Amino acid sequence: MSTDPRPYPPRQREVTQRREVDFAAELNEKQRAAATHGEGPLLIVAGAGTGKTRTLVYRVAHLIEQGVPPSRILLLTFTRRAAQEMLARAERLVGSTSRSVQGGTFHGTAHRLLRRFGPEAGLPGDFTILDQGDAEDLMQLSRSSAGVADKTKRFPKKGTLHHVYSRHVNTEIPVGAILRDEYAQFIEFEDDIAKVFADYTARKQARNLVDYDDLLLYWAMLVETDAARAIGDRIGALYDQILVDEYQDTNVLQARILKGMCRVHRNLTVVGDDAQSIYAFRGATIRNILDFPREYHGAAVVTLEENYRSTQPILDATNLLISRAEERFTKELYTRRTGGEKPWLVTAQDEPQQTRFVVDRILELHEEGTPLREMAVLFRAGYMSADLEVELTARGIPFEKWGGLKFLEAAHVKDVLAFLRVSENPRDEVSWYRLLLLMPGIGETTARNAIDAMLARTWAPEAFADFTAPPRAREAHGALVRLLDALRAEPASGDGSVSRAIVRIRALYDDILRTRYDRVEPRLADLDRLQAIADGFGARAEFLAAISLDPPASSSDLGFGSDSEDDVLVLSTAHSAKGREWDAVFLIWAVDGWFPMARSLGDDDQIEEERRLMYVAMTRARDHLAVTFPFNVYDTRRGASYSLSQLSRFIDRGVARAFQKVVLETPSEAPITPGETVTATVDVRALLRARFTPGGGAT
DNA sequence: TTTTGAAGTCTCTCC
DNA sequence: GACTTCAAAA
Repeated sequence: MSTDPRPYPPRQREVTQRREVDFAAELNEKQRAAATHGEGPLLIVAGAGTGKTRTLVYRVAHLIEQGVPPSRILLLTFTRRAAQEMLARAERLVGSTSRSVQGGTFHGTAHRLLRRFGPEAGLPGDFTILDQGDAEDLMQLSRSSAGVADKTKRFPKKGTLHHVYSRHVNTEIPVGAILRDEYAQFIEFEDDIAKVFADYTARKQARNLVDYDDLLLYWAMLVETDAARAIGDRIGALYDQILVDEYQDTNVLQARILKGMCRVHRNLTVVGDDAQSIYAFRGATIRNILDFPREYHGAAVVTLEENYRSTQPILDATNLLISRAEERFTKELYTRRTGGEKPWLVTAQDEPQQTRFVVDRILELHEEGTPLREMAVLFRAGYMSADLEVELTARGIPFEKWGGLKFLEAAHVKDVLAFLRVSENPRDEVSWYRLLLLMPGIGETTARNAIDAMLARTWAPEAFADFTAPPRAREAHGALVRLLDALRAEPASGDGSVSRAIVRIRALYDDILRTRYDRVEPRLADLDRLQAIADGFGARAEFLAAISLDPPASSSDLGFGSDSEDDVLVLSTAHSAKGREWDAVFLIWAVDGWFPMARSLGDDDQIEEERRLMYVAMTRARDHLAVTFPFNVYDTRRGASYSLSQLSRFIDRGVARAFQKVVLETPSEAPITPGETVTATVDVRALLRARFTPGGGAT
């Protein structure tokens, strides 16, 4: 794929030859029907592990064989990594010609199209992309300038405002209705909130800023409004075939985009599984996939039900789990992989014991020949793996973590990026504000004044240098002017230019970091990593866009330390595990209130989404699945005490019957005191053999 | 006006 | 535990 600086798996440089693809021999009947479908809309309903990716890959191969130029095929996936993998597999089928297939996420594709067609539609081509944190910061500016935040009453915070705004854009639900549903306490502020949103929108336009939602919104407008019809037709004419993966996780805006993209032809293939819809919190709606046959008349529908991934006992458990779901397409997955043992349901006494069990069992499987990279530990939220990470580090087991907080979201990394961003877009108010506040002697007022002064001069490059800073800010102002001048003198593209710019920034910034933050060393290391990433990019604008649209999800994505050949264990949130599979999967913290999370308990739809999420997590397993839950939870939030926990409500008596019970009865050693390194290793393996109760009944 | 420290709040999932 | 808000000191 042409857009990617760091492919996964490693790019094959040599030109590969096409071979004759034998669709009949390599696919089952349903898969073949889907892969070789002719013209017109196609819906593939594909249960977990039914060869969805395989089918899509073969469909791409088929289209190319049929003479569709690869560059006129658009493959939209949920992550860039997914697109890369599929295209790498397609290449093995039809040769290197498939490299020119266009692939990526909706947002990434929107970005590409907007850079190219935006200027004709009134959007300057050099816009800056706001990530979620930036968007919230800008919302904060709108919030304070609109003068609506009454001191006496609680007005929604920037994060809440942004959530409501984003939800409105992605779902097209009126703001008032969103407030009623989710934030009844803020209904009285509806008018003021509308004012803030108006300011936010105007501010983005005036500052040449584009948030994630705008990427989709502008794309939709380009392909469907009358004024842009000429451009819309040209964009639509770019592709002959459009394929969309994970369709159950698209929202109405994305459905509109696809509709517009298919104006000239109706060659749209969508693949999804309603049972795996887990992004409603982001505006995704299951209606897209359910209504597809009505929306696209004459659409062919193919359902894939034969599971090739998991053993029958694992499938029995997951089928039971999802059978409790409220609303779903009924499909019963089956497999010919009849062997294998029942999945384990492991009760640990407390978190340390859960951790030790997982690590010991992983080592045991490893000794038996399962590579670390064929195993994964999954959990509901990023922070839940903290204890496990400490233990893995102490035992010298290599791992990489997917999902959760990414280092690009860390304050100090965003600080450095702010300098680059004002160099790229002098109107980037969010970044100006951020970096001005960093400087000693400059606070909110001075920052505001400086920005207003630049605004009055229509953001002329010298405007900041001409700004008269108050005495206590003179020194900081002077240093900043010199740095920005130096950055401006540096070319914005060319080998190593971005990295050199970061070196300059750090000459000023590292000292600021040392005084402002604690735990300085790991933060400086993060900046080294940032520099290493920047080395892979030739142009500043390209670098800034790439890290907003496709932030590295793991240390291996950063291109150092480990490469993809390394044998490393994967720790992942359930969300980030979507679309992946492993020989052995451990799902930890199956505690009610943790999975499902307590927050979702008040809302039936949210509970259902949590259930599907657990389904996604468990269906990642091929041969071994262990679900663990600690019985006593040490709660630091409320008075630091132990409290009893309950098994996740999703594993009711019936579901539990599909598991074999393992109860770890030996209490863990004395509670771990802060600062103490965890090195203790209990022989859980011996314990397991002793305690093991095959085929046990309900809890 | 800025900085700093303390009390208070909210705790997620991701492009 | 990290971030926001608020109050007091510099």
